[in-house]
Amino acid sequence: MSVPKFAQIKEFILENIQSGEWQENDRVPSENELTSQFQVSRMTARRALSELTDAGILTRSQGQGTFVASFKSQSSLLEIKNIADEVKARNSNYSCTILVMESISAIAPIAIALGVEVDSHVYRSVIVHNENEQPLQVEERFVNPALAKDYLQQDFHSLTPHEYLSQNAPLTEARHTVEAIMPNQEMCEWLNLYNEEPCLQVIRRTWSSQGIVSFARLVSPGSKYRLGGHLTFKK
Amino acid sequence: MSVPKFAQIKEFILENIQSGEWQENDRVPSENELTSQFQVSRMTARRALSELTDAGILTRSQGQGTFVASFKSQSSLLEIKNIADEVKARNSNYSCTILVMESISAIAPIAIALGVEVDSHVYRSVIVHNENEQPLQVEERFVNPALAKDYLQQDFHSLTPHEYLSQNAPLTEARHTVEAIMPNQEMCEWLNLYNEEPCLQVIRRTWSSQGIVSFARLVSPGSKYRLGGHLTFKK
DNA sequence: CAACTCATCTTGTATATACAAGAAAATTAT
DNA sequence: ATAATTTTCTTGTATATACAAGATGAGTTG
Repeated sequence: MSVPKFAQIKEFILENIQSGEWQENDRVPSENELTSQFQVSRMTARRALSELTDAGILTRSQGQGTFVASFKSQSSLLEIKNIADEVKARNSNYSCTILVMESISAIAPIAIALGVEVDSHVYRSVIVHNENEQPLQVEERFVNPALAKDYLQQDFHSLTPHEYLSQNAPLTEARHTVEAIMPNQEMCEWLNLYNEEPCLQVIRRTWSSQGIVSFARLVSPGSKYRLGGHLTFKK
Repeated sequence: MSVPKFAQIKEFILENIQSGEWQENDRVPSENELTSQFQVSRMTARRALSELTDAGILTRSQGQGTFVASFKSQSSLLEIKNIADEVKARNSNYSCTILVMESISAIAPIAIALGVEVDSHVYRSVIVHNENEQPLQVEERFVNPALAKDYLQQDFHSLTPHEYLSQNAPLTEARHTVEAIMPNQEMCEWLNLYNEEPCLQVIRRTWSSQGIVSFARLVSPGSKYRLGGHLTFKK
């Protein structure tokens, strides 16, 4: 047996999720439905669903069924995701200022990071995220236009770029680096920094099944922002 | 049935690991052994082992058996762990300089972070980790003496503090914060920084089942060190 | 109409069984 | 003694079966 049956069923489910066919909170086939679709025993179908549930990709509820998990519950480092939620969770006022929305010609490093040809057009946005009207983070983002045609037409006051992108091209992979930098003058203005101070910079590249979606640079003043991580061994 | 059998077996295994009874890479009972010990079917014993394996706590190998996983393979952010390995993986020369090894009286913030009484004695060490004889990271660590009596007698040239501690009091939980700071003068000297530059500071607190083990502060120059993270959705 | 009961669909737990395949030790043959 | 074979122990895959328990809607009863 080259590839086990339970693994085939897992792949089938993952493909449907990654293609966007099954969205967040959608119901996936029940154990009995998979049993007849794939001509396997219930225990085999169950194994596929259980393992994807343990991996955080599905959620199950006795009596109701099995559903595609929401991406929020994904993983530790990706908590660096939605700064709007983070601010609201602190009972602070969230707002954002959109500084740049444009289509530019990709110079070499950006083209390479996005996996497109040099001098081809890519989208660029610069957004300042505020907590109680004070700048907290600058988000500079370069987007592969092939995977998000309407990017420049979005209103990012109501929906963050990350939310928009993950709805249009379900992401399958993300890579981060975190470093400490000294902001340049432009960045100081954006962040309203009168005295120079070190900043935390997160670079994030995200992939979908069709390729690299976007490349973001998130810069926050060291005095106002820190990253948290938490690990438990047990359970 | 209040608590399922497979869950009881999982607890049994976890307790043995957390107590230090079963160390890294030790063998755990086979499916058949658990079957007779707990009077369950092989499938139930198997479920306990499989789920702990999926959780990264055990590793299994067909024909050989099931073993306690090494903590290296634990999780994404904990990769911030062993800087010695990181340097060696880059084919660079690793060395370290031990600056301080002492027993001090805990001032309030340190006592609170360690969960001990103010003015009680705690251990403190300061170590500089070098890559090719250049300072890469300063590790300042405060240790709860109740959980690591021989801490000051160790030779940390051969064994890192983290390795020593996790052998003596198996860790069950870790919490990190990452931030960007400007180093003070003492830190600049330790890191050999002539010009001020922003640094990445990681604060890590680690727990064992008996309480807070230690509290570490890891500082690296922004120009020489960055943190990496990687997330995959698939599989 | 409202409340209750019941049938049905869902996931959850547990067992007994069968065969496959990798690894290592014991046995046998050279 | 060494090499090849066999046995045994391990995990891996797959099925059929049984009963428990949560959720939901249909039908019955008051």
